[in-house]
Amino acid sequence: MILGKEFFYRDCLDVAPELVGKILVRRFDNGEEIRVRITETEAYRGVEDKACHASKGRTPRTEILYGESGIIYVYLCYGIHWLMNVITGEKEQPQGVLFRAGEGYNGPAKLTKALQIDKSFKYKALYDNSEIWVEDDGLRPEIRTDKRVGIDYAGEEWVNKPWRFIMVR
DNA sequence: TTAGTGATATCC
DNA sequence: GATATCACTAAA
Repeated sequence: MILGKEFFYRDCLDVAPELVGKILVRRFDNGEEIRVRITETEAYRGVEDKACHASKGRTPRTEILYGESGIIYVYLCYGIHWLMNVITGEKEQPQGVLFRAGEGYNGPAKLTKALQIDKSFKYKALYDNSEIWVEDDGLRPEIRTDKRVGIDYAGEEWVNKPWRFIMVR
């Protein structure tokens, strides 16, 4: 079953753990498909979340976070790495979920590299789309939560939020 | 532990 | 226009 728009139209703290264990499918121009089990996600929740890009205000860059749920937000990190997020929640509420790892791909940039995701995917939909989508194969994995990483600048209060979701098995 | 990399934001 | 920052990775 392919996840539809309504799946993403909820709070990121609901969406992020449910995305863990789902299958991310990428179809290339030549018809080839790559299927990757999502093993790790992180939630970024609104202007109050200092780790969320939108916390610094609405800018051309963060505009997308305020928009439609299920839209892909691709972000270039450290000049080298593309990180993939999906927008969740109500409109005007800037929140999203970062795809942090997939089976066989530990690390958000490795995932996007394997799937050949770059800035051209920004503003594309993660549902009802012939290039990339998420499928539910019925697996309900055991999930554990942990603190988010790589956001030391956000301050202890936000670093310590258990908003990272990891598949145990 | 450090270099590498470039888009963005925030200053002039 | 210039600079500082950054949700990372690979090599050592």
